[in-house]
Amino acid sequence: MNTIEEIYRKSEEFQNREVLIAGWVRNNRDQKEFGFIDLNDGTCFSSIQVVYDSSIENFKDIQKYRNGSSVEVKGELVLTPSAKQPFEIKAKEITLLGDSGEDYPIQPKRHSREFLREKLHLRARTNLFNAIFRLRSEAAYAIHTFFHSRGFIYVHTPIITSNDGEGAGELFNITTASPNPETDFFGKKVYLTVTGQLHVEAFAMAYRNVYTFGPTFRAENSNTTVHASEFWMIEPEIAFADLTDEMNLAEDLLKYVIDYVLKNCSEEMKFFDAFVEKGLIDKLTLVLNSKEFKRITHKEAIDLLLASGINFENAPGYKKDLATEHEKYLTSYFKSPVFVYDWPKDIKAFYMRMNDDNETVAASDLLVPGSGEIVGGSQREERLDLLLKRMSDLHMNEKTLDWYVDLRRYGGCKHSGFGLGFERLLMYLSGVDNIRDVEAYPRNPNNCDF
RNA sequence: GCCUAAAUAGCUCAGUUGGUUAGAGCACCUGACUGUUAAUCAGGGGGUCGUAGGUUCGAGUCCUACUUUGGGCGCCA
Repeated sequence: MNTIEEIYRKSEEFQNREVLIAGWVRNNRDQKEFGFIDLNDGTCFSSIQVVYDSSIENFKDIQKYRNGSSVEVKGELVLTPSAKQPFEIKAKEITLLGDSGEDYPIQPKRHSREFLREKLHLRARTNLFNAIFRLRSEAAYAIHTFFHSRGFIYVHTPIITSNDGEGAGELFNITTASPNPETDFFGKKVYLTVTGQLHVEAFAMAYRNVYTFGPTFRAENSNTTVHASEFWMIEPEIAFADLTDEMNLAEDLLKYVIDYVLKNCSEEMKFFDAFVEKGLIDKLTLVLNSKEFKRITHKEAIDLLLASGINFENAPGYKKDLATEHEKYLTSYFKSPVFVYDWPKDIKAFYMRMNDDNETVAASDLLVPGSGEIVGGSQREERLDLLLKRMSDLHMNEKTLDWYVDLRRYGGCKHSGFGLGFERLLMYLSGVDNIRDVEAYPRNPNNCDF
């Protein structure tokens, strides 16, 4: 059996030779004595055109093969230089493997994303979603390749955890429905993880450079195009490294992934560029070739917003977080990804390293046009006394995180890391503007179908 | 969670000031067609107009509630 991918890749070798392929009918245009099937086997974005004529004994049946049916085709690959497509298969035999009913919902036309969200099991058969989920796979591979090439260790941090969040968001409880935690499965309250960071920090203190890449769960009642209840996150942690090293790493990673998908998903990227976001490839190429992403402190960002003369709905403030409208202004002002670093301590997590001014912490957010905050990172507080003071100021339970504090007791060192939202990265890379469309089976408040 | 808009055929939509039997394109079925490219052409079937109430001689159209979906905001990645 051949694949459409190898036929495209080695079309000269296959010329005038017999091939055997199997795939799904995307379109079937029949005429009196002949007809054309667009066949896609999933091995590449492109379909291949199969020509059949009345010399085939089951010609009358083939004419009625509907969209979505699976078929096997034996035939000869012939070049068609004067036609729209470079080559086609002149069929000798076409066998129906699996019929598709009259009510197959995917038609050879545009469908709304909303409609396709109700057909999660079928939408990968459309051009758009076929492109998205191949991009997703390739981008994941690129991320692993990037870290592996730099000697990072891939750590599988737990999905079930007793860490109660440390402020990263609302948690999903895990229970076997026992009335009280002590008699429940784990003998205590446990949750689905909201981050692998604390766990992976421990491994950074053994392997130096490590990362996690796995699912994450937030029980927040967020209803936006950039939030999901289940999403994937990449969290590297690097020892003997400060905030600048952390920003450099995030920038290198983003550029590596852009370069990889432009080279290895070129058909998909061209499709996104043509039908999803005009100018996408130029936008990414510009970022790829930029010398260094813009880096400004939180204070400088606020200065810029105040000087913009724009009457923001949320007034910018030196002690306040950036609102979505502020992020949009900053990314469109610089027309590129922007790091905002040195944030007011009160709006950031307890583990972030206090700067000498005692007002800000060594944290950085990477903002990108379209997807907003795509990376959140920081240098971690490695000084035992300062970490303990911060935890007690925030009335945190030291006991449950004693193991985390231990990392400062036994050979602590400066270290940094970040979290990259995988889906937000995919949105940025594809131009797709809803997180529900870059996850195979998206989960949101009141939505866990399939 | 807050704000806002929408829901009419399998899909995408039109439907006038409240007035006869609710339309179109695509999909599906039947047929035509010697190279199609979301093929084209002719014909056919397919609708309790999201649900429940209400106003009215009369409601797809107006009112109320609910449900679902889209978008914006907040929380974050």
